[in-house]
Amino acid sequence: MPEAPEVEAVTQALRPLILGQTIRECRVVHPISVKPYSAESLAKSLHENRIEEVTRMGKYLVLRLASGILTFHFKFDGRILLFDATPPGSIHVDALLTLDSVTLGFVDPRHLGRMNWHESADAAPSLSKLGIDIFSPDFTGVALASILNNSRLPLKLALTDQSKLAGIGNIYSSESLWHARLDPRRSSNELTPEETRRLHKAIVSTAHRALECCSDPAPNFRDPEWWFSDLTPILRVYGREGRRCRRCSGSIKRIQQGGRSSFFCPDCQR
DNA sequence: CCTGCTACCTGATGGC
DNA sequence: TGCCATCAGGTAGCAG
Repeated sequence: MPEAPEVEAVTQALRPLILGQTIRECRVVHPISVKPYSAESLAKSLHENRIEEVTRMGKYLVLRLASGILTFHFKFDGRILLFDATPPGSIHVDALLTLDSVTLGFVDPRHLGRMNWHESADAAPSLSKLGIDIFSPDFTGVALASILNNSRLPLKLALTDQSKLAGIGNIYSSESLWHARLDPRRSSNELTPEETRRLHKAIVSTAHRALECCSDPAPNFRDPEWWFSDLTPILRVYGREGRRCRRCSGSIKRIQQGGRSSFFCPDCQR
C-alpha cells in the first residue's frame, strides 16, 4: 500500500513512540512474514536489542538497533499497530515486538509484507539496491536528468524502478506525470531539459503534498481501522478512468504498463 | 547490464 | 446466492 510519503509519515509519527526502547521479546505468529529468514533467527537477533534510530529508506521503514537493523516493507496491505498488551484475538497479527512501554504489531493478512533483520543496510540486498530517495537533497533536477537519460523505459516504468529512484509507486507516478503534463508512455531518454525540470518539480511537490496529507491527521497506530484511508482529496488522476480531467476536461484513460495500471489524460499529457 | 514476465498472497468487487 | 474473473499504493527471481 504505502509509497515513500506514507512510510515517511509513519516513520515520523512512530519515532517518539518507540525510540530508545529495548525489544524484550519477538513473537512471530505467521513465519511467512519474516521470510526468507526463520522466526528463531529473527527472535535471537532482536532479543534485548535497543532501538537507536527510526528512519526510512525508499518504501522501507528501518529501525537501527544497537546491533543491526530491522526493516519493514508493507507491500500492498502491511501495517503497524501498537497495543498496551496482547492484542485481541479478533485482530490478525503476523508478528509482535514487546518493547518497554508498548507492543508493536506487524500486520499483513495478505502476507506479502516482510519484517527482516540485517547486520547493516549495506548487507541488506533490498536496501543496498535502492536508488536516490525522492525526499533526499541529492534528488535534484540534474540527478533526475541523469536517471532518465540513461533509460529507454517509458517514464512510468523508470519512475517506479526503485533501483533508479526510491519511493515512488503506482499512485504517485501517475500523479507526478499528470502534474508535469507528460505522457507516461514517453521514452525516458527523449525528454527535453525543460520537460525534465518540470517532472522533477512535479515529483517533489507531489511527494511533499502527500506527506502533509498523510501527517494530518497524524497516524494513529492504536486504531486497527486507521491506515491512510482517505487519499482521494489530493489525487488528480489516479483511479479516475473515464472521468473528466481536472485541468482540461479531457477523458482520463487507464492503460497497462509493466502489468500495472497507469492513469493519464491523453489531451493534456504529451 | 538491461528489460520483461511471473510468482508470491488474500480479500473485495462486479458481472453473469 | 454462487461462481468466476479482475484488481490491488510491490518486489524478487529468473530468462532472454
